[in-house]
Amino acid sequence: MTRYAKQILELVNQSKSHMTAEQIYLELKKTESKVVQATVYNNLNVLCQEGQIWRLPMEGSPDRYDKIRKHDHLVCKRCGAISDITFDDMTKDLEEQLGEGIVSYDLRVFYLCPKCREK
Amino acid sequence: MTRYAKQILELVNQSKSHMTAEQIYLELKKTESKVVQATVYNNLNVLCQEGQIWRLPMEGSPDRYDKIRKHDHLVCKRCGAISDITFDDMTKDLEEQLGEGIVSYDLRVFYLCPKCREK
DNA sequence: CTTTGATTTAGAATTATTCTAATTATAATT
DNA sequence: AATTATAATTAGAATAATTCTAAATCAAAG
Repeated sequence: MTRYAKQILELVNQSKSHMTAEQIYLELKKTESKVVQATVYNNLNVLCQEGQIWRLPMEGSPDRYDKIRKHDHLVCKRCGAISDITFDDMTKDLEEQLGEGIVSYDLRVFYLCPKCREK
Repeated sequence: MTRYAKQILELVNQSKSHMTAEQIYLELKKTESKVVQATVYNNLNVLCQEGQIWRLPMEGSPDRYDKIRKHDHLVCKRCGAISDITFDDMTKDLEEQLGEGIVSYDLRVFYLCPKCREK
């Protein structure tokens, strides 16, 4: 586990927003002024492959990264704001229908956030 | 509803693969030789906004488009292959926790497809 | 130390997608 | 039908996110 990987993992784990690669890069740069975007992308990819963090591909905006899941996401269909929410874990139900071998799942619930609902 | 929009909607509705914009463009081009990618992107965006089709942002590959949902997706974590699967509809459960205002949801279950499991 | 292999860097390259402006088609109005 | 207005399409440039390549640096093992 390399120096940068460690810090990137920390950043993702600590943040409660859902950071983009760019945001992570900017944040990391505050302490590691020499770091470069490619390094952040490389490390994020490695961390995702290893299952240490979770990637959220988004509609029309850069991917976001999230701590390892035990929660779901509420996404505003209008402005794209994301918040965490926890529904009952579905792993068992899913396995009943599929047999073993489920790795994980991604549940996003789309709604209109309060701000957007006003309009 | 314009000429191209109609055909694009048809293509998405008929296909059981989950087509990318590029694939839709190539398919449409067979009958409409003058059509251009921007038109396909424009129309896909409009159709998505109107809720006539569904966009699936993917990890590291172009977005895919799908007929209006009444099904979920099974995604191979290794090769990315997508297949349809139907779990019980969760809308009611979700609304209980959230109140009204849910627009829709996107459930993807990650697993290792049979081919990838062999390795 | 020296060698070997992995990590990082810099910057070019690629890919998907959007934008801009000009053109064409469609619909609405005289 | 002719004219105007509105929307859709085209071509191609532009953008933005991400990946690639090659060289440079670092870290670990002998």
